[in-house]
Amino acid sequence: MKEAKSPSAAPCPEGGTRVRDRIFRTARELFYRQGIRAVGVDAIACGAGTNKMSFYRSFGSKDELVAECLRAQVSEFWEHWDASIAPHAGDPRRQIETVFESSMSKSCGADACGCPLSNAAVELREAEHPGHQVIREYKAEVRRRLRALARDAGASDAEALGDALMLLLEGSAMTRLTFAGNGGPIVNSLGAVHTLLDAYLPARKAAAAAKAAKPAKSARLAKATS
Amino acid sequence: MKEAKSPSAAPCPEGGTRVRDRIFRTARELFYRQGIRAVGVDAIACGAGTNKMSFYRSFGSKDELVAECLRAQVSEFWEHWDASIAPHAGDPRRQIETVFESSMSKSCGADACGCPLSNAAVELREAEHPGHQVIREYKAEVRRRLRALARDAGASDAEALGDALMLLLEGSAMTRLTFAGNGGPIVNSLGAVHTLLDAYLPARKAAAAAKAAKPAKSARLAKATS
DNA sequence: CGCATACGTTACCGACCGGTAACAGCCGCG
DNA sequence: CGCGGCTGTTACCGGTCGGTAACGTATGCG
Repeated sequence: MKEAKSPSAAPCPEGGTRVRDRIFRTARELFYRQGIRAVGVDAIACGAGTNKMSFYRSFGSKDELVAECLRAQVSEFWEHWDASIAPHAGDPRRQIETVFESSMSKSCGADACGCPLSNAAVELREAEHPGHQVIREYKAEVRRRLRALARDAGASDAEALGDALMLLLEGSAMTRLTFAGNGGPIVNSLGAVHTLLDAYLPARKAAAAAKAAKPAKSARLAKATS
Repeated sequence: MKEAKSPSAAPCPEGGTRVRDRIFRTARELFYRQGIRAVGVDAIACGAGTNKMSFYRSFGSKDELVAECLRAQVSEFWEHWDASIAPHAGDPRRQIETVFESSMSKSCGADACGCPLSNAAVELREAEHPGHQVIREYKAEVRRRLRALARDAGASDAEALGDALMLLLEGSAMTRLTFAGNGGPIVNSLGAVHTLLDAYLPARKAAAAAKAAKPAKSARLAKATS
């Protein structure tokens, strides 16, 4: 609830030897790895090297902690999003590819467990949960940004392309939970993105002037897995 | 565990006034609507009009019930899958479209909550859960069948097309949970399927377009490739 | 020094969890 | 009739859940 402000105005550095920060990091990790409902506050406090009482001195309730973890995840994602598209300003197609690779590397990496926001959407079905709105707003913004990128890239149907990209993104994160390692359908998700881009975007790219479907996979995949 | 066979050889009709069947139906509904971990055996028994003791007379444990619900869901899905592609034998492209529409209508309909198997994959993270293997096998089979259909349709890269279709399918089910009603990205998922099919399949769409009055969206590729 | 912040510790609460024991009634069927 | 399945009912178990009270202590700072 209340923000614990140090009286000496210590600006709360990122390292965070403070109990609250340790609890926060531990909670995010446990929620992500084992699921939100599967982790109790006792396990969080114990994992953070403290006890339940210190937990409730820093957070009003478990639901509030969950919502705050989700908000932190959203901020982190947007940071990575902005950082990934910044070097390719003026090249929307490259931005789409980059943002897709960036998102995939976060949610579909070797030790990843999918998208923490999507997973939370499955676990938190009650509409009144404080984390529910965080998830909805985040997903709506993802959709909005993908559509905007598709429009900037000159897509023949920006809404359709943006939505298709979002479906691929969500599907990649989801299949990551079921298929072990990197052997699942995500090995072909970047190829699908390129195919969609080739289909919806004007063929202004001289390098990709070849046929849309066939040769795209092997070349792009080699680049992606490197 | 053991199949309760009526001594009078009543063949256990589908209606199921039996307690076990009522519990089973109630459990599937509650698990799907509210999530597996969010529903206790008390709520299931009470929702089925009975009590917890009768629950444990029919099912060994909650985890076993969960696994059995997932198995029933898998069987039901394959039934619909087979029934949906049967009328279009010999037209693999139409089969892909139909199976996609069928799956979407089950998991992304007005009152749907996504794919129950995918949702269970998020909720049941422990690998030793009896339902875990059911989910993995089902998803692996979905992938295998989609790739087979892509190969039958003569895709230039059957694995890539099949995987891309699967990602769209999973993404559609997942976004259904976050975006209310039919306003989410799933409105464009069928369009994405058609775009992918047009990109990966040989251009034999003249005959299909003439016969199928269904999609008005497959004309988009003409604009994209021109 | 005294005071406040931050944290650890122990014990506790009511509620619910999954799961069980014991008993009583109903009903079909020999 | 009596027997055996199926069901309803009540009570109970140990454990865990989210959450709280009370007390002790270390540190920092005026």
